[in-house]
Amino acid sequence: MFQSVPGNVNFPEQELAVGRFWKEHRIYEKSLERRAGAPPFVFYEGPPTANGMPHPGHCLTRAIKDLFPRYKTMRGYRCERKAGWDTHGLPVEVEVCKELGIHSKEEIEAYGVEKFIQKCQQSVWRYMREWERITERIGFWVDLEKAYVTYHQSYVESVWWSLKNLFDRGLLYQGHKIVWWWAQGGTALSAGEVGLGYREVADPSVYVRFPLLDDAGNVTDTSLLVWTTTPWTLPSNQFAAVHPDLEYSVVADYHDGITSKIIIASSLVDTIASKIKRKLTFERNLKGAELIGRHYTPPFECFFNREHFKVLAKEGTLFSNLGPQVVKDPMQLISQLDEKREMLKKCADGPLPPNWSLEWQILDGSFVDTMSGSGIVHIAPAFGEVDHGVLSKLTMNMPLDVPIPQLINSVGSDGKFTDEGPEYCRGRWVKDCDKDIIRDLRQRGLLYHQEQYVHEYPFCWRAEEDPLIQYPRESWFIRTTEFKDEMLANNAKINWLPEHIKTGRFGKFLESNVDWALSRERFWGTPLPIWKCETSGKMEAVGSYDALMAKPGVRGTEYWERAKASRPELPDDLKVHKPYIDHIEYDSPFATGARMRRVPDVIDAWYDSGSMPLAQWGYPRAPGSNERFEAQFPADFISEAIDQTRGWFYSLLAISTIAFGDVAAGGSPAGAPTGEPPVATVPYPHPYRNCLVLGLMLGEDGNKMSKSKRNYLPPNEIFDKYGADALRWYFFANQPPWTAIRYSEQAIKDSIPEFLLRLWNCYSFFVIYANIDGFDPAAEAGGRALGAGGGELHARALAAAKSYRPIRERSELDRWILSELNRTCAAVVERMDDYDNFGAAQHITAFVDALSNWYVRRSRDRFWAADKRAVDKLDAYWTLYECLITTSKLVAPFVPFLAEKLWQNLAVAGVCDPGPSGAPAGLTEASYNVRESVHLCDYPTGDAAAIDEALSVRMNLVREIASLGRNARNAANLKVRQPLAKVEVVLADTAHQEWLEEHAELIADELNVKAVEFTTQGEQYISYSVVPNFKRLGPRLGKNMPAAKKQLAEIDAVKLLAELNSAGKAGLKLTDGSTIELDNEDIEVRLTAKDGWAAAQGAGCVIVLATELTPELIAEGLANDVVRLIQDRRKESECNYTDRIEIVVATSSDGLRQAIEQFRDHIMAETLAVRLKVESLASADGIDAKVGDAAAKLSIRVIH
RNA sequence: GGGCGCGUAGCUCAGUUGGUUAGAGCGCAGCCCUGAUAAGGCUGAGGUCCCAAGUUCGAAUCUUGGCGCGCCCA
Repeated sequence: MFQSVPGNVNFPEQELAVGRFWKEHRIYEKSLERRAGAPPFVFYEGPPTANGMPHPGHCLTRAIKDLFPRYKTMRGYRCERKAGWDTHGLPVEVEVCKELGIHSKEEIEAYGVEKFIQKCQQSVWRYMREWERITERIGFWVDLEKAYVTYHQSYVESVWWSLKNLFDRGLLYQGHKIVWWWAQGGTALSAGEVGLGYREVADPSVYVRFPLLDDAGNVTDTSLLVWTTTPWTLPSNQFAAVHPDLEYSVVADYHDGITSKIIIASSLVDTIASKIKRKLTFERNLKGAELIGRHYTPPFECFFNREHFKVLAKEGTLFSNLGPQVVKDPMQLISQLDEKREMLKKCADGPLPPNWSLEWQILDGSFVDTMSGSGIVHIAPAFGEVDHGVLSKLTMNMPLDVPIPQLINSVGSDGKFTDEGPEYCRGRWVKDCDKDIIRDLRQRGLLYHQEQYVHEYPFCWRAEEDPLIQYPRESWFIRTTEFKDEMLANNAKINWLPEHIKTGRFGKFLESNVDWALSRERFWGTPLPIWKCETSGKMEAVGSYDALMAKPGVRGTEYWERAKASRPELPDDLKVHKPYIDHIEYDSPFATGARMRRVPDVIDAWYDSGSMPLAQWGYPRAPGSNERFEAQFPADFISEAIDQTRGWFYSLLAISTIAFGDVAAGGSPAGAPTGEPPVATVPYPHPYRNCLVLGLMLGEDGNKMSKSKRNYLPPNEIFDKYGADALRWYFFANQPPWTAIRYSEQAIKDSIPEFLLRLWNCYSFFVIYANIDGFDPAAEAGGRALGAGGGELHARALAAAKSYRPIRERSELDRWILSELNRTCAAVVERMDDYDNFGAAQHITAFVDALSNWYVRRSRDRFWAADKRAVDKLDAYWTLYECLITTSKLVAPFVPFLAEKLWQNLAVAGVCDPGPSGAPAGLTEASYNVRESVHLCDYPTGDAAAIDEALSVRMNLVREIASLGRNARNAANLKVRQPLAKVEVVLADTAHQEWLEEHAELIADELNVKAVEFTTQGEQYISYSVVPNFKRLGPRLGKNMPAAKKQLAEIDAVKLLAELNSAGKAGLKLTDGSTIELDNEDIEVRLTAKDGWAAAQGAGCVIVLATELTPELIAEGLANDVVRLIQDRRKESECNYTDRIEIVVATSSDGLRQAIEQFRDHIMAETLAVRLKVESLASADGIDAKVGDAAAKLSIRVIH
């Protein structure tokens, strides 16, 4: 017995019960245990930052992350799913600051770093419960209890281990990073924060002359014209840049009696001439490349010394490593520089230019454009990322032991000019100095033109009046650029979905790789494990807390011990964090008596998450971590949204590539730092093989999801209203996962009737009638084990039942739906193996539609047959049962709750529960043995032997004929209840005619007609035309195609078809005289219904209705109406399906009276009536009804 | 400004190596069917497949150039 199915199903409520069932019965754990020895399918969880409430976009990620592991598990893999949480970083600090009502770093320090990071640690858990709840509610099976957490000591130590590896290999270095700097607050702002503060402002826009120098270091009469909107950066000018391929012009400008020459981009000559309202006389053109390497005089001499420059020029050693010290002792410097130049010559490609120097020369700037300005760009590397990139590029190939050119910077971190700035600027806020700088330049004749420039400029989002400036900060970098090619090689082997990510967004990002700025001058993060000698400045990295404790003369642990003693509840993990770790120092191995102290920085939280392949296991120190790491590396599958290209996707790839390299290519994996265990090595790709990149999810209005705009429904409300399966199906079945998805409450709602309910209705139908008829799979098996073969209830196991007949013996409809079922399974597996959930879902949808709207509908009579043991009836039960059982497995990864509900009733209750009357005789324990949960089953892959492609095509044709028939009825205004004498089906060809004739009854029944005739000779109703099969003939005919098309349209189609049908081929003479031979496949016949017939036409056939109605047919139509009305009454009276009734029809219409008498038996049988009385209208009670044109009253009474 | 992606019905989106009648769902209108049905079926209205040029016998599909939108980066 199956549990009866409630009339109105409540999916959300049902899902909660299923969730409880999973938990109580440890189904997830069992699904892993079942695959204990199976090949692994490795999944990595990209750790969410639980720093706010999850929204539907997060649900999408979590749903996809669940779908494929569930699928792979059912396919026989062991897929462990370890949860993870990203806990460090600025977002957490900001959250805590909000709570404390503070903002700047100084305020945090004033509050106390110790208290602050304790708060950060607590804050991380604030939303965790919500995230865990949603994870469970959406059915994302992941091990939350063993989640990795990035602030845990074992995690931090793994990260340290990998950083020490980098440090020992010389891959960590200190340099400058240009950041958006809030000078007043003394802190850098993240990109997100900067984005918040853009405002339109008018800045000064100045064109400044940079006079060119000749080879002797003398000023010439020609100047570069350079444009900038930040005059305050001019004192720190270090270079100028031109585009090598751009054309530049030397133009003469006559003004105030003086002729000067300037160089600007040729295309901007007119623009600039109009700005200054003077004529510029063209002198000559030159390519940007010709300018590169030439020197100029910078606008300020804060760092520049003209005399010294001349000395260098005279010596032929115009090469400088200029900082402020240059002017102090030129001779000493020159000798040093000579040495350096020799070294540089060795490492540079080709000979150096004769006057090669570093500062104040023109450099190659491929970023230069002529959209604005002059085509020549002022470069102040201290105050711009692009500018700084120019300097980096210049020094990139210099040997490590040559001091790289100093960054020229006359501004302090407080945003005020230092003593290195122009005298009148010193100690003043830079932006306030713009006017004075411009005045100075004008006085010295260097200002060429000045105007206002309106543009977007960022301000501090917390202090609206404070403009941000780009400013260099000391930072630690990873030399990722050295691994660019390796990363690209690794990337090339990754299977990206969609594919364009590989060479598109991600590939392009890798190609423009810059060294990873690792450090952050913040508080809550993994501390950079580098200790520095207070005397020598030499440094070393420490790989673990124990290693730190083992250092000679270690001191400072008492800070942690004291904190722990006063607050025992503090997690021990905090001891590897600031400020405790900062107090730990030890004896320097580099200088006697000196101490080693930690550098103050923490690291980028992306490095944390990118280290998860090793750090989630505490590799390499935690016991067993080596084995675990090796067994779970690399990942077969990861999936996140596209915003992770520069985030997690990159950090994983970069760390893995640098640490492990490519063994297969004989590459150079890291090798372990001394004393460490060996690192695991595998060929590319790693650490992930397949990466499914999800599109961003937008709100209902097409904008970004925003809590305040309320353009989405919070997940909890979605679950309560529609359920998790509805949301999941909406995600999986509506679009490929990588398209940007517009959140739509209606679409979520729609997945219920469109899919969930449709499947539910099939299931509900089956259970209702199976219970009525006592169809009980276990009893049918008569004591034999249905659970054979593992309790999967697949066809082989069901065959143990006596009444289960081989498929080939069943009716065509049964064979057809089973063929569709198996076809669907095969197609779904193929799609899912390609990570194409959308394609898979489409196949499933089509199958459920076929099951509901054709199989069940066409089979209803069989289920209602009076003889409960009729072979055909039992066939129908077994067929539908098998379809539903298999479908529940098929949909299990997609809609796990609904699938489980189906399985629990159809398989577990249906087979295992002996029912109220106890177990059928002879039933053994073994026969109860079915899988406890659908998620413990194997995924159905489709049985090729059950697939009948030809049947599929033919049944589709029948469905089309039925559809066209209804169409024709609709057009002729003849409702289906009115029987018709005949339809004629005119076919385009005879291919399926014979088969269709055998199924005329099905069509007759579906269309409610007495006869169906098939013909290909339908000239009476049809006009024929012939069109070429372009796909076939195109390659053969080429240019003759249009002529052939025209020819075919003009010839006698009937004659051609006759010829083709008799001879199998026909000749077609083309206009150019040549003849081509056509066969049946080369042409396509088009049928058009002629006017005046009740007809409908499809691609390959036309349906023509006989519309004449005889009195007999009309009477049957009336009888059908009566049946329908009585059925309605039964439903309204809430009769049970098996109730017998008594009917009274009252009418004064003779026609209706006669019709009822004529079809009395039919009416009574259809409505389960034991008595049918016909009375005169006057005396009767009952419901008023209209049958045909006749008025009637109708009443029914249940007989008990 | 650069990179990537997208542009198909009122809305949300499919559209398979290019093949000549471009589809689905929702919504709207009408009809039908219904003892599994908060279902289902049929029909209708609704399309310059963003624009232009090119390649081709043939372009929603390929190429180039525009335009618009989104994301990322500047």
